[in-house]
Amino acid sequence: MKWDALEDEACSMARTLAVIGDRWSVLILRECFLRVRRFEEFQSNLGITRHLLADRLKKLVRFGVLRRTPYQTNPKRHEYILTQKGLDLYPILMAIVRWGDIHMVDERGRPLLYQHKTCGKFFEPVMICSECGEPLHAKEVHTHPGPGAAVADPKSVAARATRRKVSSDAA
Amino acid sequence: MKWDALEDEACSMARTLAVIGDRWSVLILRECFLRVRRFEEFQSNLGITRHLLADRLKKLVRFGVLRRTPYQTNPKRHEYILTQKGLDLYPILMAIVRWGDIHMVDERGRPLLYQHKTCGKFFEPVMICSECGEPLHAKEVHTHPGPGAAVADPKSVAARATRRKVSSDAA
DNA sequence: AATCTATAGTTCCATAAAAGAACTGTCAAA
DNA sequence: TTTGACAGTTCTTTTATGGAACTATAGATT
Repeated sequence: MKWDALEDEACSMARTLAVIGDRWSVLILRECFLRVRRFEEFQSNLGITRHLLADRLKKLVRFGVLRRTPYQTNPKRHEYILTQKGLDLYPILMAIVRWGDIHMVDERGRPLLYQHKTCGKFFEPVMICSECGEPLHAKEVHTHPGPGAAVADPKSVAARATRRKVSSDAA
Repeated sequence: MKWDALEDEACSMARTLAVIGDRWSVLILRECFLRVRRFEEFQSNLGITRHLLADRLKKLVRFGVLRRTPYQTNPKRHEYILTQKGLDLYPILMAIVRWGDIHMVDERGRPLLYQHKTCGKFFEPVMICSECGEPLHAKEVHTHPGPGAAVADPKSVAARATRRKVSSDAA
């Protein structure tokens, strides 16, 4: 597959993966949320090759997830800062962390704990239904084609999801 | 980086990425949630090369996300089914879809809409704080090292998160 | 009996992407 | 004048992926 093609699929998952679907991008974003902003710091924290880092940063800027801003002239230096679009990736990263906290911890326990500033408590990130507030489970969701669905193509996700009721009784 | 090393990092995100951090795995899992279970169907839906598909399925089975179960003998045939560990990836996929629905839709609108069986309504997946129920935002979270933190290593995520209060004022 | 089809892979080779190291250019500070 | 920080780029080697063809098993078809 040419990975650029993902952008054009009628599937929000595929389109998102076009942005963050490679091994390094999510780790780079983790660093961004840790307030890392500069090339050298990304590089030394992650051990990514400089070539790839330059490439991925360009991609994230191109997609509007990061913004490249000068922080000094003479010589010109830029830093990479999360845009609102980038900040909105937070639930994805937290969902990834949460799964790791549950399924990939070793005997020593969780590497990090999270405290909610607004309520002061240590919490778990939970994904809920916006309408009834109940936690979401794969088997409790029906899927329907939306206005942007490519139902004409029987292989499109929308067409298949419709036929089979996405994840309604997976596994 | 040797990607196997991700498993051993004291970071739940890195550990999760060891499982689903490559381009194909998430798409394969999407298919699983669409009730795809067989090699040929994965292959023809995704256009992944057979070699890589075999490889990725093996990896997902090894990590306990999928289970390889015989559905006939003579000749032996197996299908790949989500385990509970695999079903628990649902919030990650929904978070990815949600971001794409907000930031990557074209003029035609969303490809898919989601209906919650238990309450009957079309919904958005929202990530909230388990303690106060409020939607989570990157800037409202403090991070603390947990029991499994590798604070001794100043480059570890835990050590850096502690110093800089993860994402507390990102961007 | 011979052929076709479905299924789940494996093998082989060409190409693309990533790793690893060294190099460039600009400027400030020692 | 030399060193060091910074943000890359260039180069070569290694690894991963794409694409196509091949294998194996067995039931169904001619």
